[in-house]
Amino acid sequence: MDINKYKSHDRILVAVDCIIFGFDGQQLKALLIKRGFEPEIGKWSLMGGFVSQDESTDEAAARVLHQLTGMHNIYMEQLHCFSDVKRDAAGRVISVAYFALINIADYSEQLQLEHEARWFHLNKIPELIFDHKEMVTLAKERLRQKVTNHPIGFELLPEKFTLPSLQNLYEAIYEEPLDKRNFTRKILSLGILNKLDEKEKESSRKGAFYYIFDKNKYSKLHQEGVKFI
Amino acid sequence: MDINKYKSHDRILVAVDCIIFGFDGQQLKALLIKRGFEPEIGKWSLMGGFVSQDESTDEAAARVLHQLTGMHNIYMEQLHCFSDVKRDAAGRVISVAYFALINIADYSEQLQLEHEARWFHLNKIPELIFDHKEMVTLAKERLRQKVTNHPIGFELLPEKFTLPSLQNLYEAIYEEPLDKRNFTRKILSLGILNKLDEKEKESSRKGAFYYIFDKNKYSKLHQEGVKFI
DNA sequence: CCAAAAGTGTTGCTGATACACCCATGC
DNA sequence: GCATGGGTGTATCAGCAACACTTTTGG
Repeated sequence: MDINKYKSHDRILVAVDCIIFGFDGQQLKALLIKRGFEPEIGKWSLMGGFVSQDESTDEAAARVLHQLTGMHNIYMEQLHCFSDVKRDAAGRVISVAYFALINIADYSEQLQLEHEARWFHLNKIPELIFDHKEMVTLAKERLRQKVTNHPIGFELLPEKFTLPSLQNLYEAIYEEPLDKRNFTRKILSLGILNKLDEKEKESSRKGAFYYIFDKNKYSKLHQEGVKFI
Repeated sequence: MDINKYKSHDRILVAVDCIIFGFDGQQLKALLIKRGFEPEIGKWSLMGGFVSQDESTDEAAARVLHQLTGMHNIYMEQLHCFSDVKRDAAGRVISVAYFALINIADYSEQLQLEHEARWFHLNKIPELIFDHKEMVTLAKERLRQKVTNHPIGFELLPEKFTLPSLQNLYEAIYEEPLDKRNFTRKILSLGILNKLDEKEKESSRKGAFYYIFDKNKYSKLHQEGVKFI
């Protein structure tokens, strides 16, 4: 590639930072790490990394996410590019923030220890370095907005989930209670969930039926989103 | 600033590209330029420029927009960061795309000539360099989505505008006709427009009353958006 | 038998849509 | 007086919100 054409222009360090959302059945959480290098070593931070010449920011974000979680094929979406000249105290770094949705149960305790990572309830995020708090806030808003019209909530749940747990998830995202009957009716009326015969018996005597999200039924519905809640 | 901490990482050229929307009373248009430098000189392109060490991408986008239009304080919003390794044939360049909304009547013919710029109807965008077509498509979608809940349509109109012209604008953005009575009722019911005594007489015998968008009334309404259409 | 969570219908209201005629004016 | 675009009201329908009791079962 002939880079000479542009050689008179400034080159800048580009990073990615990942807001990793997880749901434990009750609460919506974000995965943070204790930063392992200077500056700001030892402070809480989003997981991030620099973008190299030979990868896109999408690729860099997937790589960073894999480093922390060992996971591949995670739902991930670009959030925003943060570029204030002074956002990073140690030098000029532009950061492209991404948010990811993972099933918290799949996340390995082992990796958590290795990286000094911890899940934080979204209302109890500690002080974060640089502009990471702003990133988390924006990600939360975006998630809330997105989940209204797109079937991405399922990314936060196990493959088999119960209607009460799905409702808990939406309540956690919206931070407000929903009516059980209205919720059930609406979500089932979309015709995108398959009911199993099996029941989940951990969280109640009676037990709640498992459901599975049916991607095919969904994609037949609408190309451009459906009102979920 | 101590940039040494990060010195082992790659530095990358970062650019901004602007999708500039305008509305001529009937049609929604985008401003494109004939690219004045290699590579791809002479081809149609979005207006863009490189981000320097001492400016944010927001600042760079505002600068670039000012270069082309001579305008300041234009509505502008970050769209997406495009970062495919091969997106620019001449080298690795990451581009942060922005879209801007301007009142087309304010745009100087003079500058148009200087930059070999032209307004194109959104359904008649010519072949563009690199991934610029993709940027335009995404911007159009984002505008459509945004305008549903936020009062940004007014940025595309003169300060004084008529209800028919406002309706034309929404029809152009949605690419579908709206019912005049329903449109009028809904938009007036928001209580954010002030009717003037004056009439616009260019486009009809009868004349249509001018209205003005009242920012104060709007901001009292809701912090977080209202359903416009 | 009791505690705890799952499951299930109806009603009223609000907002969305569909639709047609008269008005004002310049020519 | 006629052609052009501006302005206005009503009826129907669909979707949303509010609301409480019965079922199941482990202990």
